[in-house]
Amino acid sequence: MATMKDVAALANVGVGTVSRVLNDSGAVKESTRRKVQAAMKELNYIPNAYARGLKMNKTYTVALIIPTIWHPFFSEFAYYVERNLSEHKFKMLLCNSDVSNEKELEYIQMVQENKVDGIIGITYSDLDNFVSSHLPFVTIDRHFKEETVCVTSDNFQAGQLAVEKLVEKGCRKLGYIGTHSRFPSETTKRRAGFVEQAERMNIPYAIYDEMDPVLDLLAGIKTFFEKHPDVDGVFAHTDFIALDILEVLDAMERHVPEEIQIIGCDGIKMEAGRRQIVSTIRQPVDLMAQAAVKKIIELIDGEAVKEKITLPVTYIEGPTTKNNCVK
Amino acid sequence: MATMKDVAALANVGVGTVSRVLNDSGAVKESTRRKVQAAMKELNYIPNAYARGLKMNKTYTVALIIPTIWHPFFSEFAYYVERNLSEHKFKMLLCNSDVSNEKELEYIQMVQENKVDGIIGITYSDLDNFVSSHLPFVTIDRHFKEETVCVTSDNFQAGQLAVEKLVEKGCRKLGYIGTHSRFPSETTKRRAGFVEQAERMNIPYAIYDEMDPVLDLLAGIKTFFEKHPDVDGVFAHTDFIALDILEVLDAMERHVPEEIQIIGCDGIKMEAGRRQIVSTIRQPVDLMAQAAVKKIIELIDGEAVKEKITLPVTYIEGPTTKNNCVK
DNA sequence: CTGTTAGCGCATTCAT
DNA sequence: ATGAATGCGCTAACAG
Repeated sequence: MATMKDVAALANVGVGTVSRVLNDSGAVKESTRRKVQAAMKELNYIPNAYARGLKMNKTYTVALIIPTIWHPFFSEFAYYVERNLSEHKFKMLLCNSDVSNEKELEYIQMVQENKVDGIIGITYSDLDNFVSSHLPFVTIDRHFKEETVCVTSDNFQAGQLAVEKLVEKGCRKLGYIGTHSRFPSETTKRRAGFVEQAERMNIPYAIYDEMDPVLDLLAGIKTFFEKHPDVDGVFAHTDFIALDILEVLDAMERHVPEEIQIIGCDGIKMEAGRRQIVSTIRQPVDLMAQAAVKKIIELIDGEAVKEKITLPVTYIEGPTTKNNCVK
Repeated sequence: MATMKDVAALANVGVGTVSRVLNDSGAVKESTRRKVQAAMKELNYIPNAYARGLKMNKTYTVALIIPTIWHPFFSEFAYYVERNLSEHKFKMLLCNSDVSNEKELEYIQMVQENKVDGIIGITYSDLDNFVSSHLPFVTIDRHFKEETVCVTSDNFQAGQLAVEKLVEKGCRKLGYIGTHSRFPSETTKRRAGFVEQAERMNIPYAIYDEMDPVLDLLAGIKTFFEKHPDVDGVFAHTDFIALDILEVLDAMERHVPEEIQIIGCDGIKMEAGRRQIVSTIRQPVDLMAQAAVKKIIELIDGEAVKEKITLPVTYIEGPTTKNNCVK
C-alpha cells in the first residue's frame, strides 16, 4: 500500500506538499499539483483514515445505536441516517442493543475506543451518565436531561389526530391499546393525546395499556374487546400492535374496518415504495433522520443549540379504516 | 482523554508495561499489573483504537454493503451479521448502495481508506475488479469468480420444493412469476429448480419472468393471469412479489388460497418473533449471516478455504396455501 | 510556494 | 520483568 511518502518521492516533492494537494489546503503551484496528482494515480494511492484520524482526533464516524435493525421502523430510520451521514462524508457504525442495558454499555465503551465523533441513539438506559459530556449525543424519542438534544415526532398530536379521524369516520366509542416501556419515552404522549382529544370531543373511550415486556398481548387484547364489545374504533400505540389487534379481531370474527376501525402509529413500510400495512399516524422518519444527522454534525462542529426538535405527524389512509367518508 | 503515557506515569512504570497488561501479552509481575490496572481505572483510561489500528494495520472492522437496509431480508441479514461480528469483537460499518454502481464504488473507496479488515457484500457491480485481491471479500448470492467466497442458500432446491408443495396441496397447473437482475445471481436458479421439478412431475406450468427494473409489475401479473386463467398454484420469486400477486388477484376477485395458492421465496419477517407474511420457501438468513461472518474472519486470519457455501431452504406454511392437506 | 520536522497513541523490539 | 526507543501515516507549524 502506497503511502504519502511514496507519492512524495515519486513526485519529487515533500510530504507536506502532498498533504496540501490532498486536502486542498495551503497554496500549491498548479504544475506541482499535477505532478503530485499524477504520482497519486500511478501509485494508486489511498489515504489512510486511521493515520489521519489519529492525527486530527476526528474520524468522521457516527455510531447509530438502536434496539434492533430488524424492524421496519428502525431500518427505515437507519437507512435515512446513513444516507444523510454519507452525504456529509460521514460513516456509520451500526449497533444493535437488543434493548439490553448491558449491550448498550458495551457499545458505549466500544464507540469511545473507536473515537466516533458522535452518537445517535434510540436507547433505554441512562446512557447519558456513561457518555462523557464531550461526546456529541442525539437521542430519539427520549429526553434524558435538559442538555440532551432530542429529536422526536409530535406524539401528543398523533393521539389527537387518531381520535379526530376515528370520530370523523363514524366511530362512537374508542379504544386505546398499547404497551409502554419501563423507561420514560416521548411515545407515552400518544396515549395522553388520545385521552385529551377524546375528552375534548366528549366521546367515550376505554384503555388497555400494559408495561413491557408483555407475556401474552393477544390474550390481553382479546379480553379488552370482550369487556368492551361496543368499542368501534381503536388507536393502537404502534402499527405492530395494530396488526396484533387485527389478528385477534379476525379470530373473534369481527370485521375490520366494517365493524371496527383501527388506526396504528408509526407508519412503517417494509421497504421504500411499498404501502403502509394499516391505517396509521405516520412519523416523518426521513425528516427525523435528517434532523438527527444535522444536529449531530452541528454538535460535532461545536455550533449546535441544545434543544428538542418535534416534527409533525400525518394521517395515512390504509386498509383498516373506512375511506368512504367526508374528508 | 488519558493516554497510555498518563497511565504509565501514574503507575510509575513504562508505557511498554501498560501495553503489556492491556493486551495481556508478555509477562508482568502481579503486583505491577494491579498498580497499572488501578491507574487505568483512576484515569478512566480508554484505549485509542485509531492509534492501535495504525500501528497494527488491523481495525477489527468489517463493512457490510447491501442495496438497502430498509428491506426485511437485508435488515434481518444485517442484524445477524452485526451480532455475529460483535461476538468476535468486530465492528460493522453499514453501507447502503441503493443498487447504484456508482455508490458501490464510492463505498469501496471509503472502506479502503478506512482500513476495514474485510467486506461482506450483496452487490451488483463487478466489484471484484475494484477490490484489491488483498481485501477479504465474502459475497452473498453472487458468484463472481472461482476465487471469491460466496454464501448462498439452495435456490434451485427452493424452486423444486415450491413445486412439490404446490402439487402436494392439489394444484393442477403452476405458474412462476418473478423478475431478475441484469447481473448474474444465484437466485435465478429458483426458476430453474421450478422448471426442473415441474417437468419431472409432469405438471403443466407457465412462466412470467421480467428483467429489472420493471415498469409496471402489477399490470404484467394481471396479464399473466388473464392469459393463464387455469393456473391454480404460483411460485413467486420473492415474498414481495407474492404480495403483489395477492394484490392483483384480490382486485380480480380470485380467492387465495381457495382458488389459487401462492408460495413466495425468502421467508421475510418484519421483525424477530413475527410470522411470515405469506407461505414461503425460507432462506436460513441467520445461518447465512453466521457463515458469512465465519468466512470473512477466516479470510482475515488468512486461514480460509475459498469456496461456495450453499445452505438448505425450508418450506414454511403461511396464509396463502391450504393447510388441510396430507403433510 | 515548498521541504523538513514534530508529534498523535500505541505495540514492539532491544537492552537491561 | 520492565523501561526506553522506534515508527505506523498523516497534518500542521515552521523555516526557508
